[in-house]
Amino acid sequence: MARAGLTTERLTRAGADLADEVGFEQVTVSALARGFDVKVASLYSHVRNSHDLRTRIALLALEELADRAADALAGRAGKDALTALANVYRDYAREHPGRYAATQLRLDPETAAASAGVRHAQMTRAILRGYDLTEPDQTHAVRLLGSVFHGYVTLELGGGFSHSAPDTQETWSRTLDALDALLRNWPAP
Amino acid sequence: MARAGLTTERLTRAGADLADEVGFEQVTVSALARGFDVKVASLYSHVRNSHDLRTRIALLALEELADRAADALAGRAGKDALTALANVYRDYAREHPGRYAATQLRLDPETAAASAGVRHAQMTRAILRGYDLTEPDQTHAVRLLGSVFHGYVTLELGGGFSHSAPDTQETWSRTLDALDALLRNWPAP
DNA sequence: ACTTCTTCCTAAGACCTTTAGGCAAGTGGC
DNA sequence: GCCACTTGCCTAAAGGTCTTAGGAAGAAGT
Repeated sequence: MARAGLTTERLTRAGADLADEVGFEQVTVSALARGFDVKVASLYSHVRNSHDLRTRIALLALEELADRAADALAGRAGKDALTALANVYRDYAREHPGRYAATQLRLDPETAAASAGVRHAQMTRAILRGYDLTEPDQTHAVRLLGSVFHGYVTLELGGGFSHSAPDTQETWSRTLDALDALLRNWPAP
Repeated sequence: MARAGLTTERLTRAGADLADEVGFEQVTVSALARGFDVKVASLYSHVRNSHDLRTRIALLALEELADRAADALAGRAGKDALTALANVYRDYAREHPGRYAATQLRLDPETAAASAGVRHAQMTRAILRGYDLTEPDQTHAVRLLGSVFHGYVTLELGGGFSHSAPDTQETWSRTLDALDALLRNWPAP
């Protein structure tokens, strides 16, 4: 019988694609096996279990997203950098909703610490170098930016902003204006 | 055989409690049946299917959350109101993580329109009456506030802010300071 | 008491997850 | 080229969840 050429890598990538097609929640070992035209049990040599598969997809997505962010940030500073990073998140979520959903998977601490998640935090902090913030306000601002990016993207993707004018693109750019203004005039405690 | 006294109401409430205990994703018709010491099929007279159950839990949570918000908002305005509403979300998420997760369930448009979700939007908009914003900026601000509240609460609950100083309570109050400052000095386009 | 409705049950099919053990396709030594 | 060995995919099977169909017993109205 011809071999399908399964690999942890290929399974992870296919799982990510599947997530984008049918939603991250719908990614199942069975569906993945069907996609490779292979019996379900065969996947268990390459992936420990269902949770392992999901975790790998999440790590892949975090990595891809961090790569895009690093690319977008190169050579930019200030509001330019802020906008670029924000757009990376939003665009990635729109292009790859399943992958983006995967990035929200709760990882156990060690896995999270070894993931590209730390690069994301570093890049957000890097943006703040263009503004005049010192600790601990810088950390507060990092968390605020993370909240806005994540919250906005999630709500928009979940349809929370649909069915109402004005359109979301307008809100997005005005939100970035507002964040820029806020960072330039960060209030004293 | 003695009757268990099942009701759509009781199932929904028990489902919400179960969600808080084991996580919304883990809420299953089977687990719910076990809790009532009843066979699984018995639930299907009271709940259409698994998705129906989840939707009901989501609607319950949205309702509870809106009630708390309305309570907290009574008699408050300006930053006082902003803080009160924000704390309602954060506290609810911390007390009832499963219920809060349920509020993120994607509802189909008609269900969403009939849900307490609209009250949430109205209350956020009400807060903005204490600030000097006109349309379309008011809508942009409503969306921004929604993004921050949702994003912050989600990240904090998911452990995104753990393992780093300063503590999240400090960030939370500084975030509210920042939002208040932003709304008072909303940038022109 | 008799009928009727409701509530919960048994039975059964379909799908997903996971483990255990087997055969055959590649891989390396000789 | 042939052997042993490793690896990749398989069959088999057990357990869990979802869902529907149809039956029996408790509750309620006449």
